[in-house]
Amino acid sequence: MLDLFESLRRSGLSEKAARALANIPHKDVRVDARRPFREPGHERNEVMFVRSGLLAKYKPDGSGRRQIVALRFPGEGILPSAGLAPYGIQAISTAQVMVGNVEDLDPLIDEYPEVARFFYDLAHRQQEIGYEWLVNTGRRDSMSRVAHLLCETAKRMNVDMKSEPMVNPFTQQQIADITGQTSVNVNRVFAELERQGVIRREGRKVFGEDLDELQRIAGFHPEYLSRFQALNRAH
Amino acid sequence: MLDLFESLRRSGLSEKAARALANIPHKDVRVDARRPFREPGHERNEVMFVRSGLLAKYKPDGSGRRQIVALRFPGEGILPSAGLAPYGIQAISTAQVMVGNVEDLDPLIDEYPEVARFFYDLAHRQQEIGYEWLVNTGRRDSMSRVAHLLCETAKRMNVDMKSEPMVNPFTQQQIADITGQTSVNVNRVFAELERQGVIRREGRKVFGEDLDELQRIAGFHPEYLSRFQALNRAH
DNA sequence: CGGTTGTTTGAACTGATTCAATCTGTGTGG
DNA sequence: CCACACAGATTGAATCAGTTCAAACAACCG
Repeated sequence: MLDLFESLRRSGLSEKAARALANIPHKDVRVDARRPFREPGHERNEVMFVRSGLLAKYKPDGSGRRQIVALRFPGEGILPSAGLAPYGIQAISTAQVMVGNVEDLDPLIDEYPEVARFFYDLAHRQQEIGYEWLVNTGRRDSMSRVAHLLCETAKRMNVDMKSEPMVNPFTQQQIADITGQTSVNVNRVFAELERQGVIRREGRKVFGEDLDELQRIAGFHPEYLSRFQALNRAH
Repeated sequence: MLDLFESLRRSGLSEKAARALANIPHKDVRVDARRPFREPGHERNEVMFVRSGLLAKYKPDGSGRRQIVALRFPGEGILPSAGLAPYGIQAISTAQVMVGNVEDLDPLIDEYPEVARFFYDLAHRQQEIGYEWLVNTGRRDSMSRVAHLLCETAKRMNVDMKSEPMVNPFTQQQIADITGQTSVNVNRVFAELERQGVIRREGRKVFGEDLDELQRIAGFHPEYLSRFQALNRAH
């Protein structure tokens, strides 16, 4: 389980601010996998930080299908804002989430203005990831999309696939919902990546047999993830 | 040409803060259409506000193609952040842009904390648009994507297509770069929309002949644009 | 064991791409 | 005013990547 205080410290907050934010009045909520947590249209009056597991923001497309538009790994947060959120939130894998309230956050920001800056930077980091996802869904073919998601996920989970396999947290349907495909095709892409000797699978474990090739297929350039790299290593 | 002070006032800043921000030391830069303005990898140490015309953020996909990941209409800005931007900036149509510097912005924020909040809200608005674009490229078919871009563009330009045609600011290639298609197909989609009597074209002018149908095809639900609606009406 | 969720495979189909050619509108210089 | 250049729009034909539908298979769990 992630130590939020440690995580905040590592991403640059001062000790006092980090402690204040980590100790803000909050609930520790368990969100079961595939269980809806917040519906589209919910009030954005909460601060959330993921302590373990994996959260996804999703939007329905009107005709029954859905698109996952963002992920939150341990150490990452969902920040408050005005009005209603057009997206829903659910867990990819069972998650422990710290949930605080804007009313408690605002005075904290008044006391520690650096927290405002911290949130602003977090928003920008998430924005960069969103841009990369747009390139993924808009311009890359099926293989590249899946490969890219694997590369990004390994990085954001701080798994070094050179030395250890990555436990893939997604079902193929979820990968389809992220990369804008069908689960059938995701399955075929996985089979093809394995056939080419780029990855090897054992259940949910994914071994990077040829990481350079995986990144080449993906067109993966991790610069867009550069900030806050130390963010999310659980202890 | 947009009055930045007026625009900032309308989006909720106090008179003093709006005036300070509008009068920050800056250059007024003219960016010609299709001329690159900032290359991928540029320093993100500038505040920009579009006063007229249209800017685009784009990312190359590694294999020669590119994806436009965000647009900035008059009244909208490109905000500073740490490090290098993985995206480039260029004009869709010739733009007048106010360009200020972070060094001048930081003391201003210290004096007017509401500006920090304002920037944070702007970032969230842009994030919502990015999410909707992900649904567009990830889940909607070719017709819906183009229809959705038309609906969003009309709204963000404050054009009421019920009463007046919208001057389409994009080339078909640019629409392709936004919606993740080829220009050939965008052309066919336009022809089909026109054949169905949903729109009518005269040069760059687009008439909404059946707006309800256009929005239905698009799956367009403008809630994600709700904040700052008065932002970008030039005077 | 039965139920549920997720993965895998096949066959037919289709929406969009690719490549190439042609057409149109606009601006420029002579 | 015309000739030319150039960017963008349009059209056709062939191809293909990914979808759809359907069924079977595997893994997990109370």
